[in-house]
Amino acid sequence: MKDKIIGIVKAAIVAAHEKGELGSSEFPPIEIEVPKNADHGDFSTNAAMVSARIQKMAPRKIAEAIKANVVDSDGIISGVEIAGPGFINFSVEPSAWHPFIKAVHDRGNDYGSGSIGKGKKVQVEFVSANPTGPLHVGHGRGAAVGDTVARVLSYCGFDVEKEYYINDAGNQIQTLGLSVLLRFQELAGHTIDFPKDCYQGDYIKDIAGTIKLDELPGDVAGALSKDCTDGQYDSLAVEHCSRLAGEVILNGIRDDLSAFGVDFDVWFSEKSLFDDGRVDRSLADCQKKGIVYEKDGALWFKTSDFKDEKDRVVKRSDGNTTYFASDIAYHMDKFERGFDRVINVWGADHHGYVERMKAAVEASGVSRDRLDIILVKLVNLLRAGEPAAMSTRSGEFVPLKDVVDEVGRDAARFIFLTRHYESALDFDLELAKKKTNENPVFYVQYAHARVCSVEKKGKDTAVEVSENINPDLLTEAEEILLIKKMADFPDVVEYAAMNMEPHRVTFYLMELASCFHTYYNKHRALTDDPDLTAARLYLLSAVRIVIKNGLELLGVSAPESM
RNA sequence: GCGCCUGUAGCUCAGCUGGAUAGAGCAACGGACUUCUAAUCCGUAGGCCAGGGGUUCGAAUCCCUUCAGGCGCGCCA
Repeated sequence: MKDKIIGIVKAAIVAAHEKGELGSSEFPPIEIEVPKNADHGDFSTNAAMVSARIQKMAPRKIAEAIKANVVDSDGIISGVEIAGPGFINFSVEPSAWHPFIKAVHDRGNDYGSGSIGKGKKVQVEFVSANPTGPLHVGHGRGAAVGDTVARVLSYCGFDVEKEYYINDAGNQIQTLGLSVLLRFQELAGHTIDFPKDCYQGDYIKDIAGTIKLDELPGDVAGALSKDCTDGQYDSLAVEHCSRLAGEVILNGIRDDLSAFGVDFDVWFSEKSLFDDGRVDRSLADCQKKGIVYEKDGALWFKTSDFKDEKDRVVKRSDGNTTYFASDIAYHMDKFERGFDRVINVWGADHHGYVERMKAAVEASGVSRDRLDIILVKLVNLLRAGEPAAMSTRSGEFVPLKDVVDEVGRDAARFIFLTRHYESALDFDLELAKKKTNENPVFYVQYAHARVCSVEKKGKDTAVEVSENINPDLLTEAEEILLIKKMADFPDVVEYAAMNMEPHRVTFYLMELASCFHTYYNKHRALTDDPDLTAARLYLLSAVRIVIKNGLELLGVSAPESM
């Protein structure tokens, strides 16, 4: 519809120019928008205002010329008005909206999908929490955002791969293994002064508790039982514990995410970058390019040449590479894998890392625009308006699993997506469980269930619903509004994809649900008139399809009854 | 100290690629269930878009600045 209006406007400008009413047939990019105020018609364009400079005429004069040359060959326009400083407002015949109902039905599950992605390869990397403890609510938000961005992009025709980067290298894993070893020794009766910099959570004790010496090879068992109260740790024992803990925790993370409806295509191991020499290779590559240099016995990356505030160490003077070095190799690898675009979803506390990462990417010869970094702000967990008591179990954070167990996956995901990712989110556990209008999840799901309920009842009436209904029976203002809203859906999805803003879809669904609830309360679908009933059922089925498609993008279920 | 982000109704937030009278939900107040699910709907009220400057036909939106809050500034990960 929008495209049609744009075409009409452009044709009118050309026609006006040919008649000499306009000085030029050129036009700057013309915007057509749906006015906020319904009095301003269905569509509005600022074409006259933005053309003022080129045409060297007053905007209202230009608008007059355009208006006079509007040719409406399809007969969809019911009115053209000039208003304000030079807006041209178009009103569309209500009947012109009717074909959209059929369009929804025809495309079904694909209604709203598109092809602007042109099959371009995009990678979305998200969560990527260190496998040193269970996921907490903050990770949950990142998971919901990342997963939905991936779904939306995929729906728009991008070839999307979801990836989890496992930080299984470096000394945090050593520390993890040591933590488990010490807890194990504690359980074995040794008196241990548990270090502060070890992982404090009870899950460490749980893992230590699963170790059964008699099931292990002799040398490992021996190493584990060796007393290390003197601070002498057997590397074999630590290594065993590291591997064990890493596995257990990663499996837990996998399960938590799966229960949250998030599945990854690739689980990428940082350790693998070392094992096959990719870190060394990428460093050597950087040296060849002259973008690293030595100073004070360490190796530095010239990130400051690429807008970062200072240079960064990639290899410490003790010979160990930094996390940054792994990340450079990792990102090289991503682009070598052929992704046109790489999207990283990070916690906002990593924002200081953005510039250096982009610098590194640019320094290695890849345009920085191909790396997008979404910074997701923190989650404040509340219970009935008060800060929720921190879980004792994991120490500092409330585990994602606890939240999902308590409020359900649908509510959790939906609420995580009710805000722009850049604003801090208050997540109220009590509110998430409420089954009222305060809780937006139920509001939208309820709309879906209501449609299903009407459809079910409709089946008993023996009215035949098909695309052969008479759309002209749908003349109520609320019906036209609903159709217009549904017609918006593809644009909303596309906008959400291009701007990586999944909350657009969430807000859209709340609006659509609102249009539906209003209509539902005012007009009955099941009437004495079979033709009218059929037409309304056909309309409502379309609404159901759109809600379902939208919820699917958010990873939220669309229940048929509630 | 430097950097990034945020500041919109009593509360929680949309709107920000400049457009017309700044929108929702909650809370408040008043209404609607013999009728397809009231987990809903309708109405009323509520605003110096943090403050100040600038850019222009036009600013919540762009620029500068002040204030307030969050976060980050390691040869940690």
